[in-house]
Amino acid sequence: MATSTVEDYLKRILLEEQAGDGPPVSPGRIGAALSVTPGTVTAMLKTLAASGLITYEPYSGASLTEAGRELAMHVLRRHRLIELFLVQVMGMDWTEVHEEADRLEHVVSEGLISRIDEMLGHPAVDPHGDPIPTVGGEVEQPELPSLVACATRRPLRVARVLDQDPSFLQLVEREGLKPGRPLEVLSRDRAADTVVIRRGDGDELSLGYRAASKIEVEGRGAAGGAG
Amino acid sequence: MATSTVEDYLKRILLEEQAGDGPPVSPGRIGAALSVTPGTVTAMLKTLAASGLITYEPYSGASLTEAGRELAMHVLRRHRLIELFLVQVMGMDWTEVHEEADRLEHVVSEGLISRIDEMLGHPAVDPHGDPIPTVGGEVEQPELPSLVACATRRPLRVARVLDQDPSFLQLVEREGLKPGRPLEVLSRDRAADTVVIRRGDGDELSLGYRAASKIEVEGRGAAGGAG
DNA sequence: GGTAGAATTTTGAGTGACCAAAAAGTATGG
DNA sequence: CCATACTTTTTGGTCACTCAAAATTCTACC
Repeated sequence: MATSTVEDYLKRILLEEQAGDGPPVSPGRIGAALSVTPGTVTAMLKTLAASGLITYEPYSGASLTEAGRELAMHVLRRHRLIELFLVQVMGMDWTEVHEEADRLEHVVSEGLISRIDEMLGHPAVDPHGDPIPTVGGEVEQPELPSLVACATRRPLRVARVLDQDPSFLQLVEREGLKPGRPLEVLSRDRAADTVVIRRGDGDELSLGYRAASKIEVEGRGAAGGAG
Repeated sequence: MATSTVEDYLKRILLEEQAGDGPPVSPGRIGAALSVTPGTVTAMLKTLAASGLITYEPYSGASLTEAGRELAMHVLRRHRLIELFLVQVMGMDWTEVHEEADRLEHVVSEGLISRIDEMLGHPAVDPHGDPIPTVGGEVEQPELPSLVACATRRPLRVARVLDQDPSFLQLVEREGLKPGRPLEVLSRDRAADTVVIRRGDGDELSLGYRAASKIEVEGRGAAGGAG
């Protein structure tokens, strides 16, 4: 059985593969995300490679093997189902659920996870709008535009928030930009580093590019979105 | 912060203090319960003593200090609340909930536990009838008689089942002896090693002393019991 | 009261995970 | 194309936890 640490590294590599420009994932990114020193990452990558969970090219980085990807997907599935469960069933604050899920994801049994999945009605996305991998270890990656890349002056809806930091999530909550909320991009000014949006209530709000790029949206036309 | 291993040792020592003849708890009992070798126990007892969580007398055993008892009580509280939660909210089988709780008890936050406690209505006992320690780390130890020590031919009710082994619990389930069920002891025969009881449905059943001693009962007169 | 057998402690060793600091490799700008 | 900065790897060491086997201590019985 994989240790919690191994699961953490694999999950991290998977997320970096998805977020960045694909594999290989550099030791630096992994170390920064997991708060461990460079030497520790190198050592761990070697043992992961020896276990056949990644391929590792020195001075380049890590790429998940099929076995590693499958394991990572299962961890990610558990994580996201747990997050949604904590919010929907336990009534916890969605801005604070991430840490709890980070610990629980390593210890909940397959049986408990499938009960949670059932109880939630086999949901497609977690409270941040992140897609939940299937039991088979597949996940849809919808390629949504962020607030800095989407069309302006079109009816949109927040689909996903790409940050787990509580203080950012609290801002999102406070400003009414949780997944599902309607909005519209009014204008952008690259030089001034601002994106101006109008929310459902008609209020206008200005965000910096850095923040705006972490909020992904989808059209609010025909297709129905996540509840 | 205490590691999972430390929490396991402390919980074990607490349970042995409660079940056996009080402190000190011998290394042998601890090692058997945790499935580790004698040398490992000795080493761990020394480090627990160095941390001020137990007092340790060589060739005698371990006794919890106030700090150790408090920590152990919190672990036990988490364990039992989680067991009840898994049965009542998640609909899991009470005979199989122990292992899951043994892992979860080390990672759930205080916040989540208090939500669970609230959701369950601040319950007094878990599915096995084991009392749940309070937030303050106190627990009532009611001193109930088992089927081998209680009065015969009196209306009784199962109050507690002192074994977490799934196969024993399945027997208990199958024979209708879960906590709360009514019964009556008809006779005992020490030589034949049998205890004959009559259940609520009128059926008679014979148990060995070993099994009978693991089922604790309370009177079924005036006082109301656990649901 | 001495001795066999059981329990406990000691000793030596290994694994997994980590860090700090030195060494080596890679990338970039002039 | 070379020096400097950055990244990565190597090296040496620590800590928590564990085991096997040898040495020690305790217990109980004769």
